[in-house]
Amino acid sequence: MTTRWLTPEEQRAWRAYIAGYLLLEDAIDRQLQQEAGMPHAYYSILANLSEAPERRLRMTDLAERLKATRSRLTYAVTRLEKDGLVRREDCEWDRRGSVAVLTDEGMATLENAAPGHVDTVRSVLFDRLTPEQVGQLEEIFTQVARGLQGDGGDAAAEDLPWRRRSSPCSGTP
Amino acid sequence: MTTRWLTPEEQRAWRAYIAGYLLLEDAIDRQLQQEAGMPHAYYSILANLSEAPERRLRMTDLAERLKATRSRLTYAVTRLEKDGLVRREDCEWDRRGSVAVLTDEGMATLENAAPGHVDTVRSVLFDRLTPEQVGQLEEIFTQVARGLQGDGGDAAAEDLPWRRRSSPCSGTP
DNA sequence: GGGGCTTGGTTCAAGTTTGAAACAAACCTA
DNA sequence: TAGGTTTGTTTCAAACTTGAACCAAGCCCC
Repeated sequence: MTTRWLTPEEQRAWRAYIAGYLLLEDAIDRQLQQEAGMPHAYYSILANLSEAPERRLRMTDLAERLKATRSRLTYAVTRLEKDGLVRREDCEWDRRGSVAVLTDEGMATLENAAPGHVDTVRSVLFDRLTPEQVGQLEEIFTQVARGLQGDGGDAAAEDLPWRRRSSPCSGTP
Repeated sequence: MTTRWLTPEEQRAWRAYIAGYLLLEDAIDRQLQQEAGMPHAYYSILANLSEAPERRLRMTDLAERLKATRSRLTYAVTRLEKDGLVRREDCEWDRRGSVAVLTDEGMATLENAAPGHVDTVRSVLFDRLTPEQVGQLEEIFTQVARGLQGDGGDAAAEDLPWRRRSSPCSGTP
C-alpha cells in the first residue's frame, strides 16, 4: 500500500512539536544541571521517590513510572547513590529485587531544587498557555501515552516489550 | 518571593506531557534505529538537507534548524559522512565555513526510510488525535518554541546564547 | 595594518544512553 | 524436585551528548 503522508496541517504540527520539545527539554535540562547538578531525568527519579510511600520504590517500578529502560535507571541510581541522594536496599520478600530509597540528603536536594525547576517550567511553558491549552496539552499527551503503553495492544505498542511491567511493591507483598 | 507551584491542572498536564513525549520519542527512535540504522536526530539531518536548495546547508544553519548544539552536529555529520550519506564541503565565500551536502546515497536512504517513519508518526500520534487537536498541538508548541528562541528576550531565553544564530548561506553570499 | 573582539567549526574528556548479554532468584510443571 | 522458563537487575561495549577549550578566519577601528 502506498504511504499516507502527513497532511500540511499535520506537518506543521509535527515540526512545531519537534522544535518546541527540543527547546523545552533543553531549557529544563540546562536549568537543572546548573542549579542542581543533574539532568531532568535524574531529578525525576528524586521526585518520584519523594512521592512514593516511605520514599522507596523498586527499580522496575521506578523505571516504569519514569518511562526509562532498566539499564538507564541502574546507571542513574548508581550515580545518585554516589552522591548520597539515594540508597539501595534489598527487597525483603523477593531476593532478586532491589529498592531505591530517597535519603534525607536526597530529599533536601530535591526541595532545594524544586522552586527553580517549577519557575522554569512555568516561564517556559505554562506562562505561555491559556487554561484551555493546558487542558488540551493534558488531553493530547494522555491519549498518546495511553496508546503507547496501555495494554491497548495495537501495532505501535508491540515494540515496547519491557516497558509494560509493573509490580506493586512498596508496602507488603 | 515564595514559589508559585503548579496548579493541579498544570501538574496533570505536565506529567502527561512528560510521559507522552518520552514514550513517543522512544517509539520513533526505535523504529528509525531498526529500519534505518540511525536515531531520530540523524534522520532529521537528512530530512532537513533534502529540503534545502541544492541539498546543502551550512553547519550553523543546520544546527539552528535542528535546535542542536554545534558540537552535536559535528559529531553526527562525521558519522553520516562515514556512512556516505552526507558530504562536507568548504564554504565558498567564507573560508571558516563548512557545508553539509546530502549525497545521492543519503537521499536514497532517506526516501527509503521515510514511509516507515511516517507510518510510525501516524500510528503513534496523529491517528489518535482529532483535527482540532492537531491544530492545538501546533499552536501550543509554536508558542513554546517562539518564546524559547524568538528574540522575545525574556528571562528564559537568556540561557540559550548560541542557539539563536542564523546566516542564510545556501545560495549566494 | 596590527591588536583585539566576534564568529564558524572542531576537538577533547567526562557523562549519559542504548541494546544485548550475563546472572540469579522465582516460578512452573512434569 | 529437577529442569526449564520467566522475571528483576546488573554489566559491558559501543554510540551519543555535553560544555568547555581551542583554532582559524572575518571584522573593527584606532
